[in-house]
Amino acid sequence: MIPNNNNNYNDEVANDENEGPLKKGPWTPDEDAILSAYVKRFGEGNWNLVQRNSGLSRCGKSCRLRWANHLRPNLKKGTFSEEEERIVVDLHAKIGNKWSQMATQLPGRTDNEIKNFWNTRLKRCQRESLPIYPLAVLREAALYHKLEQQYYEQQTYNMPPLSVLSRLYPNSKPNVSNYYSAAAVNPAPLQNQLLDSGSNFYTIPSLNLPSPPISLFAGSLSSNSSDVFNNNNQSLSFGATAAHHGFAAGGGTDSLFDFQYSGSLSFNHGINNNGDSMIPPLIQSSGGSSSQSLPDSSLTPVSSHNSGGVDGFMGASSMVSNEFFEVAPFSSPQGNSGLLDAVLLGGQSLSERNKPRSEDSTSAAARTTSRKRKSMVVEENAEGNTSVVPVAVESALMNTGETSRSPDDENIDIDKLLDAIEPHIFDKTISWDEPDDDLPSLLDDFPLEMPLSDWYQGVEIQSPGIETQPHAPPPSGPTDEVSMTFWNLLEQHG
DNA sequence: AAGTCAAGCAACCGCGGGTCT
DNA sequence: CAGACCCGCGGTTGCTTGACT
Repeated sequence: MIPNNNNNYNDEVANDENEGPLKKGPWTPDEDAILSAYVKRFGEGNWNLVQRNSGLSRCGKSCRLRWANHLRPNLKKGTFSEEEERIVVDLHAKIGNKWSQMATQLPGRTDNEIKNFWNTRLKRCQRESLPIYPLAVLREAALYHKLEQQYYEQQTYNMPPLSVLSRLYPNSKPNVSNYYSAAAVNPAPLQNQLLDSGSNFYTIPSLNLPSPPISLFAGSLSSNSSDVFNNNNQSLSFGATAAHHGFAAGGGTDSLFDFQYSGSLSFNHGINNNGDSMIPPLIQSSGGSSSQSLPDSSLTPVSSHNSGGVDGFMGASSMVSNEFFEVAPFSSPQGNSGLLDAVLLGGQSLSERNKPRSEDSTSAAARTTSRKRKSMVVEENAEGNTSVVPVAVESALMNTGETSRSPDDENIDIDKLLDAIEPHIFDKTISWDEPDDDLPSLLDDFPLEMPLSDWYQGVEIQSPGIETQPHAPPPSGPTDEVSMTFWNLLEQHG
């Protein structure tokens, strides 16, 4: 593009630092040369110093943008290849408008370039009534979002990210489906029981049953445990995980089984033992002709978070083969999506259900982030096997005085509870030295081909969002019920 | 040839998180 | 601890270009 110095972009903005007015608008070759020379000499960063040190009448922001999008080396220009387009579409179906994240998967492409490419492509698709996402991508993304949703609804966000698991278990490559699937869902009648990493049930002694609707991790994993889904003893399995209805006040503060898991366990996994997908059929909106329904209410995310995608992200209806389909989106209020967002929103919604309305939601999200990162300890045993164990919260719980509240009690001060608990957790735990958002590694582990399976249709999947009688007294044989659910699944699909 | 319109692209803007002072 | 500063991100704007009438 030939720079035009006569457009109104080129307004000069007063600079109050006596360094002359700041120029706006298209960059000239001379300016590019000055900026390139500057970066070559001083390196990237400190963009606001560019103006002072080079005489360039551009603000730091403008310099950074110009360098990042046009001047830095190894930039790939020109039209997107088919492979690049495939990657963009695939990523967008999963993570929405996370342009910078996409850029990390497309060497030489900038976030701005990808964004422009997507917007152009989106308009073209809409103009020509073409599907924004290929059906295969839609299905794959549907599974992705289902797992993502399970991930947060089960409150398993206290588990380490897959990248950490990979490090802990270098000989195994955690499968994202099994990673999620092994998490227990929808606790209800199981009391005094924990399912360990070897699928064994343990009885927790000395129960004290608080029941605030709070979720804490209560699981374990070990490197020599067997994976109950694929019998691969190099893989991981998780025992009891989320506790929707309270946590244990067990014995010692460092005991592995200090948590009480008050709920039934069912296993809700995206991939069956044959490797077939459990992706639900697409649901057709009112605009369509045939009727399909979702067998699993859990596929419908929290409604208040479904702002939909203004940009054609899966939250919005999209054209597929001339019919409108909706698939389970998980979209943040900003219209984006991603594992981190899901985690944050999950924690946020959890907190917001129990907090005064006056609290700023961002603080809840921030606290959730913190909680997510800090509620496990990693131990290494004598054999060098690493296990992740929950930390005790009993004493913290006791300190709150919230030990006998009903989960439906709207007056529970959940924040007070969490605030009391968290310091105790933090004292004993480590932070994962991984970035919060390990989506790239997640995507690396994500299977690319996810054929739909008829087998899925007949399987009842409990919604983790629907809690089964939290106040009901535990059945006499909770273990049996859990085992039945679990082993029936194994028998049916194994 | 001139006008119109849409696509593509570059750049700006506001905002938020992190760091520094 | 608060404010300033830096940086990056995503949304938006507006210019250029080329196709079409």
